[in-house]
Amino acid sequence: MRNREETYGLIVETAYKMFAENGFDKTSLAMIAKEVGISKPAIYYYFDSKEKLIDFLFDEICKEIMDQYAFTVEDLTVNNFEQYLLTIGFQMIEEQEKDVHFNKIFNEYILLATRKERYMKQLNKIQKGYFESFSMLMNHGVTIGAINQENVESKSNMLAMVIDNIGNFILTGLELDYKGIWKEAVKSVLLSVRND
Amino acid sequence: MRNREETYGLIVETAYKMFAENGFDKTSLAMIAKEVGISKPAIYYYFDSKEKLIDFLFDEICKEIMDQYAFTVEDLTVNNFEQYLLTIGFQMIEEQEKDVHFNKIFNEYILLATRKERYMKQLNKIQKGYFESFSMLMNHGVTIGAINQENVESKSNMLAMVIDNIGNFILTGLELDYKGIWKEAVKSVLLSVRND
DNA sequence: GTCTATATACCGATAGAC
DNA sequence: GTCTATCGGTATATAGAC
Repeated sequence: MRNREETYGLIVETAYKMFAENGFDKTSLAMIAKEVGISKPAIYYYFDSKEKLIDFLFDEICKEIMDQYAFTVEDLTVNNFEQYLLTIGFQMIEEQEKDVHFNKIFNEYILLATRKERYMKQLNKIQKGYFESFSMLMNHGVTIGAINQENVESKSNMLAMVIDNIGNFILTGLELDYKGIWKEAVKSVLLSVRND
Repeated sequence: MRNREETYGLIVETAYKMFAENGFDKTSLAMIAKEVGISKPAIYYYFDSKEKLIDFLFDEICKEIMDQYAFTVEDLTVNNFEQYLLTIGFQMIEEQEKDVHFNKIFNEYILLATRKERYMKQLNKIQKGYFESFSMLMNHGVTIGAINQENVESKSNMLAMVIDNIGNFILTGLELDYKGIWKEAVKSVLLSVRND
């Protein structure tokens, strides 16, 4: 027998995995209940509806993401700035290669967001935070003289888009030299010299 | 009254729109039939099953995509190479801003592909073609002296990833200076000079 | 808390008349 | 070609016993 917290946690964990694997619509509460080892109505003791369960997981995932991109700007100098950019990119790539579930379910939520305003608002907040984190990092790079200050915002956005999209292609199993791409993106930005 | 071709075309067109708007699972054949102005069984005269209809639309979309990135390499010189890169990027951005349906349904198919091998194979073929098109273009840029030949492949992949991901962010309604980002990406790649 | 049993609704798909 | 009627299956959700 399990206690309340254990069952609750197991439902959440199992729902997360199964939603990621099969999608929301193709995962019924009966399937989740069977996997957890309880009956379908037992889920309703913990969650008012399937939608509420999906909502809850969305909020959990959002929190997790926002915790993730808290870059440390201190201790960065012109000497270690490039290496730091490379390292955080490599870390993101490795995490995405390890945890396929995360990317899959997050893409499900992106599509859901296009049809549900509450999700879209939250998603946009995350996206803005993501771009702003990169922006802060790059502006710090300007301050310490690691990057040319011209079009910092666009450079920053470009880097953010590259690393974000690597996750999408990993999802489709396409095997590219992602670390090489990231390396090139970082170097292109750091060393770019404008002549116009 | 409509003839066979007209009804067929209307089913395809309506299914495309409704699948993009609501997703495959949340769009029933009854909904499509009602929108077209026929009964549900009438759809079965044209398509054996809902799955076959979804399959058909996937193939149509794949064809459309593959037609799209047939870059013309001829007539490119060191003087107009950068402008050409900018132009094709701007065109892609404008198309994605115009046709939201396309991006939405394509993302649905990407998720479907992670669960259906036939889709994934086709998707990977498209992705490879996409990256190869960029690669051809960039290698031509090297030949005419518009780009440094170092890490051309990674530079090419980077550009492809930037322009591809712009579509994803447009889908979420996030308003960024996408053309500025693309401009910066192109210039970074063209003017990058390595010092190691 | 968890169960069995069930209400209600909708789905994809088919039969068969016209 | 298109219809009405319907089948079989499954979904979410609830009632009520333990």
